[in-house]
Amino acid sequence: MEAEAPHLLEKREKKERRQGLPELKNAVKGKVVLRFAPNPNGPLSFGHARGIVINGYYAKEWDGELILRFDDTDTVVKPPLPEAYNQIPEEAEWLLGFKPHRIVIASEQMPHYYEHAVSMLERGFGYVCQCSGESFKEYRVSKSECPCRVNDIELNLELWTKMTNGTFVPGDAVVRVKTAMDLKNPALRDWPALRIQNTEEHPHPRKSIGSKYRVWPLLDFQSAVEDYIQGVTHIIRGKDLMDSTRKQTLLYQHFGWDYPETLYWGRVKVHEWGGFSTSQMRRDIEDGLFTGWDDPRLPTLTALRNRGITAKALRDFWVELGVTQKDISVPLSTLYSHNTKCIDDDAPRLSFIRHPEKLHLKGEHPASVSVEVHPNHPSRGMRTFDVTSKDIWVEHEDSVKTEVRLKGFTNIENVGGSAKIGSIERNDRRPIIHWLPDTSVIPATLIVAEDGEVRRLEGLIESHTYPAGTMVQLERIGYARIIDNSTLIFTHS
RNA sequence: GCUCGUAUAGUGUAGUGGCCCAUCAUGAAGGACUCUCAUUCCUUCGACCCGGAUUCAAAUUCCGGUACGAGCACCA
Repeated sequence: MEAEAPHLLEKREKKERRQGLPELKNAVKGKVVLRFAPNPNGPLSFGHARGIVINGYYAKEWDGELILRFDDTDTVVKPPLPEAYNQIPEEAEWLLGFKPHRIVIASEQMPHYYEHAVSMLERGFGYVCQCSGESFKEYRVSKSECPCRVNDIELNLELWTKMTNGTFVPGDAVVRVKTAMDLKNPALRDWPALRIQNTEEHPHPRKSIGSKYRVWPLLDFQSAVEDYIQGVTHIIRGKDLMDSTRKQTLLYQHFGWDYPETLYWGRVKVHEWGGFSTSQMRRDIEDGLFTGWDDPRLPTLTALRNRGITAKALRDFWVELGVTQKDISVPLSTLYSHNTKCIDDDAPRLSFIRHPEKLHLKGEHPASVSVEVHPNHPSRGMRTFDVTSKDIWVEHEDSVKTEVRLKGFTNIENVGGSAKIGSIERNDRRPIIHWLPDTSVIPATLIVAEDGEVRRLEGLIESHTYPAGTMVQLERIGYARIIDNSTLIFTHS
C-alpha cells in the first residue's frame, strides 16, 4: 500500500483557519482599484466605516488603490453638506491609517457623464423618455414598451438639448438605458440614467457647481461611468445594490466594457442604536435634538472617536464581521471588547469619585500613599497622595459600607463619616474601594452617553497632568477620554 | 405582486463532499493572578432552519418548504 497509494497514508494537516478577509477574486498585485463612495450629505457614520475598512483592507493587501468618491449628484432629496467634503477625507484617513489614494468628486465629473449620455443616445441604446413616473411604472409592470422607446436618434438628441437648455423642467423627461421590457427582473427594465433637477431652487452647495447643470446623472449611471473612467477593478458594497450591479452590467455591455468583480455585504444593525440615517440625523441636529454631529449619542465616526473608540478597534471589528451577505445585528459589547484590547495597555489609571462623600480618618497612618500608574507596568511610576490632612473622598455608594479597604492604603472602619484606621497591611478579603485625598482632587464632570441619553456625572477627578485626548482608565468604573481639565467622557466599562 | 439574496452556538464567524461528534472571537458561568467590578490566564456552556433526494460518505450538491432581508424612486 505504501508503494501504491502513498497519499492515503499521508496525514492530512488540519486546515488552518483563514485569517482576516477572504481572498479577492481576480486580483493582481499592484493593479487593484477599489472605491468607497459616500454621499457627502453628512460626516461618516459607523456604517460607512465598514466600506472604508473593508475596501481599504483590500487596497492595502493588494498594493492597490482606494478611491474616495463623493457621490454628490442629488441636490434636492439628499443635498450635500459643504463641510463634509473636508471632514470625510480626514475621517477616512484617521480610520484607515493612510490617505485614500485618489479623491473623486462626482459633481466635477459632469462633462464625462454628459459625454457618455450623448454617446448612449447616438449609439441608440439610450433614449429620452417623456412619460411620467406613474405611467412608466405601468409599462414596467405590464412589460410593455413606452412610446418614447422608438424615438430615432435625431429626436433623442433634440430632446436631450431641451433637457439641458431648460426647455424641459423636472418631471418632463429622463434619459433611460434601453435594456428590455420583458426582463425577468422588473428593476432592470429600461432603467433611468439621468434626470432634471431644479438647480435654481436647489443649487448644488459647491459654489463652483451651483446652478450650472440642470440634468444630473442618477447613481446607477454616474457610478457605472465613473468606475469605468477610474479603472475600478473590484466593487465591494451593500447587497441592497445588487440590482444596481445588474443594471450597470447591462450598461457596460452596451458600451462594450467589462464589469468589475463585485462583492456584497448584508445589513448591519447595532442592537443599542437601531436605525439612524444620515438625513434623519441631519434633521434632528438642525432641530436641536442633538448638539451636533459629534453628540455622543450619535453613531457618527466623529462621536465615536470623541468618546474614545479607536480606529484600530473599528478596523478589527469590521474585519471580524467580514463580508458575508447575512443581515446581522451586533451588540456594542463586541466593539468595546476590541477597543479595550487597543487601549488598556496604554491607559494610565486614575480615580474618579462619583457622588463624593468626605470621610475623616482617625488613627495612625503613613503620611503618604503610593499606587501604580498602571499595574501591569511598574516602570511607569507611582501616583503619590499626601494624606496628612486626614480628609478623604469616597463614592457615596462606598461610604455606606462599614468595613472596606482603601486601595493601596489601609483598612478602615467607617461609621458615620468617621473612618477608623484599621490594619495598614491587607489582612482580610474585605472589599477594596477607590478613594482620593482632598489635597489632590479637582471637581470634574464625567459625561456618560447610554441608552440614548447623556448624563453628566459630577464628581472629583484625581489631579493629573495628562493632556486632552488621553485615554485613561477610571478605577472600578471604566475607560474614559480626557476632554479638558475638568471634563471626561466615558468610553465604556 | 414580480425579482434578487441569505440561513452554522445568545451574538458574530471559519468551513466549497470524507480532516467536522464542526473553528475562532465575543457572551455567560466558574476558577487562577491581582490591594480596581480592569487587564492577563485556565475551565465549562452552547450551533449546522425544516423535509426529501444524490452519494460508500453532505454543514458542504440538488429539489421542495419555511423564515428573514433587499430591489422594482426623475435618492444614494
